[in-house]
Amino acid sequence: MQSAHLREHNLSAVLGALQSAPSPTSRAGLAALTRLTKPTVSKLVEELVGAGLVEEGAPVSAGAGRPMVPLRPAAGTLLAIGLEIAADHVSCLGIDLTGEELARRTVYRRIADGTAEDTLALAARLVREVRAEVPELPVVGVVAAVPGRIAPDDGRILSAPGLDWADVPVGARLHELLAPADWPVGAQNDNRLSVLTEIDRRPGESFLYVRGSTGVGGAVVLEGSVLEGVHGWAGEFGHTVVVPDGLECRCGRRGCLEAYISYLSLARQAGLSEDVRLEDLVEELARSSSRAEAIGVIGRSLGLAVANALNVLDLSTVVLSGYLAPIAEEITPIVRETVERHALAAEAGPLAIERSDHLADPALHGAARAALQPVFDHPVTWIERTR
Amino acid sequence: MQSAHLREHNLSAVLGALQSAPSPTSRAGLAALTRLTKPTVSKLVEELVGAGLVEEGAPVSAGAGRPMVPLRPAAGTLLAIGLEIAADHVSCLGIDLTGEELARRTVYRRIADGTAEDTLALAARLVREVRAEVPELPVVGVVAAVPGRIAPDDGRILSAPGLDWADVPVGARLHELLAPADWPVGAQNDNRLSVLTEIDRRPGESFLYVRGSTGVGGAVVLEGSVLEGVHGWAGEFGHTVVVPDGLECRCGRRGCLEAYISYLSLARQAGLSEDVRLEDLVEELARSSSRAEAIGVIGRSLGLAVANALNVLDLSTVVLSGYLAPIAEEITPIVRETVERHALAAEAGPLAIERSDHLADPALHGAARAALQPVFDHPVTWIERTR
DNA sequence: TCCCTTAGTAAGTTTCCGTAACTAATCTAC
DNA sequence: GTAGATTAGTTACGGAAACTTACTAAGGGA
Repeated sequence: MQSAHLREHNLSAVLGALQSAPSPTSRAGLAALTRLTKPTVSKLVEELVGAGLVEEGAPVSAGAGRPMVPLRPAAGTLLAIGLEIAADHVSCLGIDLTGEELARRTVYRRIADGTAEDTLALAARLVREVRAEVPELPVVGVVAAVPGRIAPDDGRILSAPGLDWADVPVGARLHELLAPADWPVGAQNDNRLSVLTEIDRRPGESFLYVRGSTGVGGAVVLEGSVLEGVHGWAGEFGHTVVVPDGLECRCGRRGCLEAYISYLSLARQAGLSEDVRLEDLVEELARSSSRAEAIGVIGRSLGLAVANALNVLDLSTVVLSGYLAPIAEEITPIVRETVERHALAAEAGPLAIERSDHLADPALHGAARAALQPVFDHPVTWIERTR
Repeated sequence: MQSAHLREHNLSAVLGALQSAPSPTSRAGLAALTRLTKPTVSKLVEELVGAGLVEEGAPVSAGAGRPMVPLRPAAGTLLAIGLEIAADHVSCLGIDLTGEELARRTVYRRIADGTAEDTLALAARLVREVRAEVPELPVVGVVAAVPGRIAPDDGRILSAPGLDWADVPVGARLHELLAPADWPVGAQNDNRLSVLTEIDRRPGESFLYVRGSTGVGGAVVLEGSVLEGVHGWAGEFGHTVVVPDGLECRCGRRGCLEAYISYLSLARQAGLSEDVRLEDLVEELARSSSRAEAIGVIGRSLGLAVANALNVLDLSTVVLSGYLAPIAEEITPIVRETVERHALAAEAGPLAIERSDHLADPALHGAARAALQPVFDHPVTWIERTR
């Protein structure tokens, strides 16, 4: 490491500690968290405050001693923009360093009915509108959440069946549409972005994240960071085989988890249209005579896929999200029973199957959060830019 | 990071680059690899040479310009000791910084027939004998490879069915038996150590490593480092479920991969004793009328487990090792067909199924290699010790 | 033989962090 | 109410590491 990088590294460490700390923290607290000395932290904080990335609060007394000056990421100094392109809507969200929502736009529309170009033009319009609400703030970047497989390096969508898209260079095209603005624009899988909101709530933990939406996806989180994989879709285990040569899946294979427990499959099992609202679907499943059976299928399929994933990854926590969260209480006993029957990890200690707190639009928030990440990773860039 | 750690970091980077570089490298080459400047690398190398960790060769001319001074890890300056405790033997290997073998001892014995204490006493004796062959060298440490599940923090064996051991504190007990020597002693799963020899041959790559021995184990390698998992047994997918409620496995569950393709299961399928030698087993499988069937079962079971692991981990390379290596050519077509039928990664590009070069005793070499690791991670410790 | 190229070194400078000692501000005990 | 304890934060200084610039060393090719 070059010595110039040491400063960046430590600035990033201080800012990161500040963000992931549960409550406002003093310089002294940051020194303890980062294992740097107080004078060093003071200098780093001074720089961050000067650049407007950190702000001080009014001194707070906590028992004996001089009161601490609480520090927190500064509100309203930067704009990070998240996009969500889902099957039936496009949303855009602008947040600042604190994660506070600054502006939001949503347009409901069946995306598969239009062309990708139309949708990207709409998305670009929403981005410009959000940006126009806080025109004075510098923009960190734009990240789009898309339900499909994406090449992480260039933000090109390889396939997004729910949108009927294939081979769309979302990142590059959005960048063009947003010209003359020259913001970094990226695209990532919606499940992998959703997990970011969960990570914020479980800093440093390791867990398997399972999100049910039209399909079934997820992510692997190891000590607070998302596993990438060589193509950038590690953790996407909707296509884990749970029944060799079983039901046909929309991916063309047979016996995938998704063929059994995706939202679409469930709707089909309940005899409802694919556009059914979740509440109606759950209600219908609850009313129908096949409810117990459907819940059983979900629980056992999911349990088997999760057990195998836990075995390979050696994790002991699972977080259920998306449409799986509201039905978590019903399926958890069956999932738990199946996982404990199959998973080696069950021998080593208790297995946690938890429900994601049901935050609205986790993918959208995760996208904005991802757009913010460069500030935490490379604060020097933003310190120089504010000069 | 504290500034004092910067030097350690860079020393480690230089030494690591030197080790993983394919051929002897000059100071200038190291500067390019580590992105440090030439004067900085010169100073770091001077320190490493002074401590005897690196040695210079005779200048070599390569085209125009001043000839480079080739550098390489120094031979014969340190002793790292690896142990392998297998079902039928105990081996001990001493290597130096270059990986060169300095001494070796092996004793054949059915470990399950004796007590763990007896075996550990034998292991300690072999360690002392190996050490006695090169008494002048400082010992880095001892790492034991054990076929079982191990708590990585304290080297306690939770269970090793092949040895008939359970809850044996191998690391701590070996340390006691080796007193008054106060070397760091650790223990790790044999599969996870075997993969280290494969990593040395594929620096920086990501792959799934599958090793067939009495059981079936493996490891996940991401960009050159082994995935740990929360209990330290990530990648041990012998107990991936390939047939729900299928054959009973020795772990007590049903349908595990291991129940279908482990060495023991194969011997049983061929109607042979569990002690059969691999050559005989393969020959018998080849001769028997059930050969095609057995190969088919192995290929399909392994293929399914591998496909699911690849889906979750998003890898596109599999390395077959252990007893799977010699039969790799036979099973690869079936494994490939099965994996490509089930794995999402197959869509993204070619899927590599490769055979581990059949090095003898990979676990033993891996153990010695692991014992050496602290020198590469914390060279400062060893520089100070040679003063 | 001269020039070009590449390896490696030397001297001086900058940057960053740590140490030690200090000031600041509050609480507590008498 | 005041002294002392306690914790937060700053100042001044020193040292260590790495960078920049400029150099020497040593060989190849026209």
